[in-house]
Amino acid sequence: MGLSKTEEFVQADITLAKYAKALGHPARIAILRILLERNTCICGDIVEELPLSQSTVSQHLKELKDAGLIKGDIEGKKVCYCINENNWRHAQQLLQSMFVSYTSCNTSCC
Amino acid sequence: MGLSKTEEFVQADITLAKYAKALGHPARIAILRILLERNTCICGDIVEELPLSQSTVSQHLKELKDAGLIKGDIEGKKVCYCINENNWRHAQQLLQSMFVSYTSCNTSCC
DNA sequence: TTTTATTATCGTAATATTACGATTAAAGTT
DNA sequence: AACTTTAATCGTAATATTACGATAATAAAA
Repeated sequence: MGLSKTEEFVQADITLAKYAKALGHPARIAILRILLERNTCICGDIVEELPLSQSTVSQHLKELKDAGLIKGDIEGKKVCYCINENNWRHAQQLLQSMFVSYTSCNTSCC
Repeated sequence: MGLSKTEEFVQADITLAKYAKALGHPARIAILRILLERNTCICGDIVEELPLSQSTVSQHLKELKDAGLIKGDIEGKKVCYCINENNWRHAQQLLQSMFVSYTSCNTSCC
């Protein structure tokens, strides 16, 4: 359904899940790659690179912005997008520390 | 809606998004933490640690399994869960390489 | 064999997500 | 001022997700 119950979980897990959820769609990964590819802000031009309508891309951009992974500032007639450095590093660190905490299973049942 | 259109994106992005999506809920992060905490398989006991019903937890487990992040083998009366080592490392590598590809924005518009 | 324990699945309701076209909003351009 | 460009938002339909209780399925235990 989309009931949340997130209040029952620890904050770090909620934050990590929020970042991961934002990464959980190919279009948003593609948007991030465009932003990453050139290490500069992108003012427009994102819609043309994706097989989606302008409104849909705008919606995906909003989700990335809401999750904190990107920033978007108005720059005249266009809007200027780029990675949100602080949160990007934060997400990286949270994910990394979870992934790194894995050590091979020492039982053989799986 | 949940229209997909994933066929229009590159495979690596689709795979990465699939892993990220599975990580996109606090309950599933919590489940993974339980599996990571003890470096052994868990036969049962996962439901008791979460503030969710058995059926809901089972559903989350299924999603983690479908995404490939965990394995679950039948072990007598219980089911034995653990991290899927190969895919775990694959997800880690895909995420890591995306995050690492970021270098600070050299323009000042954002 | 009946009972018990454990997990998956079904049915379902509520909410969220994804996608689009149409419209709006805001700032340049003519 | 009227027009154009760019991006957000609205309205919407279709599908997915999340949650639960109830039921099924399976295997161990009695």
